[in-house]
Amino acid sequence: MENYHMLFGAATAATQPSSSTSNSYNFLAAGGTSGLQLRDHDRGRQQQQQAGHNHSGGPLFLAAELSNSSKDAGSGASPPAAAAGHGETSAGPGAAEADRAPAGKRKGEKKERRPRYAFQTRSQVDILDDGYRWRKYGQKAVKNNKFPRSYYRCTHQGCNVKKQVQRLSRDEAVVVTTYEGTHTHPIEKSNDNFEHILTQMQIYSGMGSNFSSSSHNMFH
DNA sequence: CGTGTTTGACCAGCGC
DNA sequence: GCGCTGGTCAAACACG
Repeated sequence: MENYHMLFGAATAATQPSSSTSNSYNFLAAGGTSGLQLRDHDRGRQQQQQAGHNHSGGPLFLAAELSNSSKDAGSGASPPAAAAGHGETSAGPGAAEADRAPAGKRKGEKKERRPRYAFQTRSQVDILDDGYRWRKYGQKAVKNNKFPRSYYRCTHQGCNVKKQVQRLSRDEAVVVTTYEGTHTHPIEKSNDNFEHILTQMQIYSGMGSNFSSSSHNMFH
């Protein structure tokens, strides 16, 4: 279960990128940590200049693996225990009400951080149709960003993959999507465009922590 | 009626 | 220790 190397485990590599005509995606590999800033650093301009090329064709994708450095993950990551606990239906007979905290938060679990992957898309819509079903469970206004961050969870039973969607205040055409966890079920509906992306994403995530070197392979 | 969204409150981690 | 911020819960609500 700790196999979080691949973001979209169920992304069947059936689609051959070669035949796909939707080559309007640009993949950029951001080196590890805060290259892709989800916080309040202004260094994101560098990437936004790339985005500023504004090829009117398609969305621009910028993939990054968020490193779990203690600081960032500490404030950014949530206690996985809560997610895991609620991943299953709460109707379980063993769900003792005495066990749950009044506020529903569970503590005492060790903090185990899952790798998270983020990529930027230049798109009009916030939600990319990646083939999975997501249920929104929260929305929060974050600092230094006039757009709220939305929290989604995969609705598939037992699949506790989460994603965050946030639009950049600096460039409101850019949407940052952060995935956390791995789907434990096949994709629900095919999406050729996105499967193309997923294929690339697997290449990224499969490399572990540094995937900036093979980015030359991406652009075709 | 089932499913998904909205929204205010709560909680934990971190910095000061 | 306190306040801030991000992440999550869950009841109410909306929609097909």
